[in-house]
Amino acid sequence: MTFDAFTDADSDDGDARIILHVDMDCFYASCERLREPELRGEPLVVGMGYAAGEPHGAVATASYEARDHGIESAQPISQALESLPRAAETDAEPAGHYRPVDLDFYEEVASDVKEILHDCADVVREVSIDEAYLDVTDRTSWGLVDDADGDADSDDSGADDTRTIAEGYARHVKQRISREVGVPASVGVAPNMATAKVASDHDKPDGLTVVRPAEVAAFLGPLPVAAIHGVGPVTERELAEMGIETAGDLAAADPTVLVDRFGERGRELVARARGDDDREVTPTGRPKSLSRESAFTEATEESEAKRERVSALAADVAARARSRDAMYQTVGIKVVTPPFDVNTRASSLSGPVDDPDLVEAISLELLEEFADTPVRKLGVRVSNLSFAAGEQARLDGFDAASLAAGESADDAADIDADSDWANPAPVEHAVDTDAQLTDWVDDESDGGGTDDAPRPTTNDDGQSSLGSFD
DNA sequence: TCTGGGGTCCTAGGACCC
DNA sequence: TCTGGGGTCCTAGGACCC
Repeated sequence: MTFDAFTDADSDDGDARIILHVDMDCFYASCERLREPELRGEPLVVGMGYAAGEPHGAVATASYEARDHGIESAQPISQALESLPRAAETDAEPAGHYRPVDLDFYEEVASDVKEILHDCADVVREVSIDEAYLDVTDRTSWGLVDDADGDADSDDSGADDTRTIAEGYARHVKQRISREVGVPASVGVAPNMATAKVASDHDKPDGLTVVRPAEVAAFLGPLPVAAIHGVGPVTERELAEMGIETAGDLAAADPTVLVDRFGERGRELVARARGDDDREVTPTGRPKSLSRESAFTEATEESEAKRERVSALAADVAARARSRDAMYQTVGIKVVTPPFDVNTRASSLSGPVDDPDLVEAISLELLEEFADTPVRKLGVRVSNLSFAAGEQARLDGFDAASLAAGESADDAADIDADSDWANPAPVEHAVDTDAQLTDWVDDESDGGGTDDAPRPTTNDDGQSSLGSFD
């Protein structure tokens, strides 16, 4: 029946959406080559937490030439250097070039790319600095080139008769990125996001893979399960134990069996493997959290070193939140202890704030628990974000104690009692909705406010009732 | 393979409310 | 005093992604 689908594909394909997944190839390396063209064709490693000439850090991106020498993403730089010494330090072959990550520059390049993407589609969802989904249903068609063209393709180089108009459109997007920005991209075209994602991965770098609606099952079936978005190493191993190795196996599996093992995620995975995905491409939303983390060269027990690191991270995160007009209601830390145990602690306030000192104070407070523990990595995060439209209302004289939501947990109450940030010390706070105000003032109230259109509360009423908390 | 940094979503359990 | 069911919010951890 797939054969039949081929011949009447036109009518079948008609209603299907047309989704592009655009994935920039080894993006950081491509950016470096943009400003250092000499690096083209050379093995190139871009390292995170890496400084020129040093062995620390990890591989963020490796060019394909570097990958040929066994360099993988996430690998320690020290290890990469063993298989691929610095070109500057050796005459031997092979040798590679190493550069530290320069996110600011990559973001500039990415914004040029995004401009093109937004020009090419009505809805664009950016999923990361180098990846986006486009819904181009209204811009192109699943129709075949020859049908739509009327006259045969002018370059008669045996255009195969299943080439779609959508393919031409995707090629156009790719070429614009290449021509106008100068970096390569791989593009997948399919009737839904999940399949488009797999398609863009199918032929890298500089690839273009089109999966027509009628071909989805045949395309996905033979691929290893790990090709499905959402199947990582852990799930892959568990699936293998169940005898499920290809996407086809997964597509044929009984969803209830997978739900037993993986929860609702299991059902989702079966659907993805079947190419069953009706998620709309929605525009990129606001971030849900902002965080900063950094690793010690080696695990440290020193309390002061940890506190200093946390203070710096807290200041960083708070500054970033402010620059994005984000207020936060939850502050948390991440503490990685040897061998590699990830611990997280968080504490919530009863209303959103923009207060760097508070971020630092809470982070340090949460860190206390790990004062005597060896730590290899620390992080600070703000979440529960809300975004003030325009400038924020400042309620002068409003006090942090009334914002600290300690009531829920005993230990949080202890923090309230003996920490600086919980004690009356006038700080500036921004408040974004009436709902929050009524929540604090009157427990019985269900907060009659709506949660849309947060508006600055500069009214005297709000201030006077809040003032009573002092 | 001893492991960098920035995110998302899901789940489980406890507190608390009605 | 014990019981029930439903709902929400919060914290912590895990898996995954780039």
